[in-house]
Amino acid sequence: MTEPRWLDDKQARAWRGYRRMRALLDLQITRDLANDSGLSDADYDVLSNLSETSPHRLRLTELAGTMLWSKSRLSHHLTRMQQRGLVDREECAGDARGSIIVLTEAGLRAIEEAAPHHVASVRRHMIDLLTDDEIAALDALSHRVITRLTTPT
Amino acid sequence: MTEPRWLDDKQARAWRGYRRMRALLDLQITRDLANDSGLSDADYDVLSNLSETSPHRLRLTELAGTMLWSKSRLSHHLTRMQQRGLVDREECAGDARGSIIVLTEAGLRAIEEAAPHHVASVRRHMIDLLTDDEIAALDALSHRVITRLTTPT
DNA sequence: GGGCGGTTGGTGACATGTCAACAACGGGTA
DNA sequence: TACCCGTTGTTGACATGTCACCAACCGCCC
Repeated sequence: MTEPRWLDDKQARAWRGYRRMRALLDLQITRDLANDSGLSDADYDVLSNLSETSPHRLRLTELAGTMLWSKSRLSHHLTRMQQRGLVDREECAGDARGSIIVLTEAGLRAIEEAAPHHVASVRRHMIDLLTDDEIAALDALSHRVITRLTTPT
Repeated sequence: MTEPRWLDDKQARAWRGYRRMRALLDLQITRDLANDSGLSDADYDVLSNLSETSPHRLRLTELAGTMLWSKSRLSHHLTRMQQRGLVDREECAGDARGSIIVLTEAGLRAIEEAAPHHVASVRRHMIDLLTDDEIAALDALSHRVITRLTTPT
């Protein structure tokens, strides 16, 4: 390997800042979510994704793809959420392998009660601290990074 | 609770973008790190923090504080890293409870070999995709969020 | 129809993180 | 000195995530 191009001061500060913000924000939002609603980040993500679909149901593979989770991880987690009554599994008409994940009544109530607290938490710890320009910059840069990471070379 | 202040379109886009970038970036950088150096994120963080101290050693509590890890988590992880010869534990002169974490020769070699690849990975997937203004914005906003989260009300 | 490669979701073994409890110790105080 | 209270690091039980593997299934081709 040739001489590595180390980060300059500004880049290093930004990268470390990003990493630290990421860690602290995660801890705080996870804590808020647990206190306010008794849900984990993972629970919230699953419920949120399900509640945003038309008939509140999704194929496991599709849900896993959207969430960037492995099918294995999702299957394990769903088993636990199913035991708590937040989701259910249905057979898939037309594909006997398939499993359709359904948001239950209790699951819907859970996400609807959690959402306002969660938004408040996100605002308090992040969004409301940013200027309009910063929101725009964050949006632009994050989508550029996403595009790069999801576009085959 | 009064009517929640939902995020507007721009805010929601930025928030979702941030979350997705965070997830994708994590996956990719973890993958690169494993492929290039056989280290996990956690390994790299521990080694990195240790290598940046003067005599390559830190009290467990101090290291845990810096990394925002629980002492328990760190202790468990150090046990595993110690078995791989990357770190070692020394008794603390002056405080018989204390445990001092030391970077071993092998640990130092590991981080020195990993660092160039890691920087390249960080550049490729994030830093080099950003304009100077975006770097500055990311730095500013992240440190504002950090300050808010680390300043007692 | 029968076979074949790829897909789907689940499972068990294992790696990792969380949480509560604990023994051992430090440092102030009377 | 003896006590008390907080700190330190470890541990075990448990929750969660990863990985390799598998049976069942799909769609396609012959």
